[in-house]
Amino acid sequence: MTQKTYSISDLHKEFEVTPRAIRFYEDQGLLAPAREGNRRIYNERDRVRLRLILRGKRLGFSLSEIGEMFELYDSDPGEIGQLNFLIDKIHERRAVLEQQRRDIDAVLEEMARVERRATQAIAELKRG
Amino acid sequence: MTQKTYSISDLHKEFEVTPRAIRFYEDQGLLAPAREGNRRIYNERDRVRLRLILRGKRLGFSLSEIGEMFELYDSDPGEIGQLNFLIDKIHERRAVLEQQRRDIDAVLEEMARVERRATQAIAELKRG
DNA sequence: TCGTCCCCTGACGTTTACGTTAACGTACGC
DNA sequence: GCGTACGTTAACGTAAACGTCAGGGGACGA
Repeated sequence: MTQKTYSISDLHKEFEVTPRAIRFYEDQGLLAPAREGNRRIYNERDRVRLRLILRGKRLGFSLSEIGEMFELYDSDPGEIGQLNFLIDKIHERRAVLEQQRRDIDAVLEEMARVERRATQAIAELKRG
Repeated sequence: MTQKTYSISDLHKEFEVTPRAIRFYEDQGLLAPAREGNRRIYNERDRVRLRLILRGKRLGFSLSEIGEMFELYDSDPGEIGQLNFLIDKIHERRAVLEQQRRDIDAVLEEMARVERRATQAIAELKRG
């Protein structure tokens, strides 16, 4: 049984995100930590959620999009309709992510070209 | 000599971005189309720029970051200092992009897992 | 000449994702 | 008992990236 808990400043330090931001995510329904008095107590699941939020943000997803994914993931997969809906959503997201990967590869290639040229130019300047 | 030009609505249709947005990018110094009277006339280079802007946006870069990249790319690489600065910037960007790729791979794997489970669940529901 | 496009320039409004400040509670060490 | 550290809510402020009018101009076919 994993009993480890975290304060808001623990997470703040670990993930380099301000307490304000963490509270904001809770406001938006993305986190729901326990309370001790009125202090927030985060458990391992909350911590994983926060990690997912930040990962989603790095990929340019909005908080509401991230929330939608959480809802899908959490939703009771009782009926086939729900499951098919989930699969559809997964396909949507996958399309976006694969586009992003193509974009990344294009930019990386371009940067490699520019870097080669710059390195050559430096070499020539040093020689000349 | 490539003489092809485009109106704002040509680009609007091709890239599925509103004229307002295109004008806004110009406001921010990311585009500088020619004018005919006061109508904007975009050439091939402008069109490529717009493509790069949208690619950058899909990767979550801000317009000012995109502008910074343009400046670097356009800047006269006269001196070694400039060139080294350029290379440093490229390394920065590359770090971000590679982090994004790791994020994408993590999310894609997770989505594949969820999809497999969902597909199995559907199969079982149909059998049961 | 009229209606219909396509285009233009302001300029104010909106959403997202927090930052910032204020005002306060609580526990701990001395 | 007092400062310090850490936490809380509430509320206003802000930067980015446009959306959305309002008002107007030039061209063109019927």
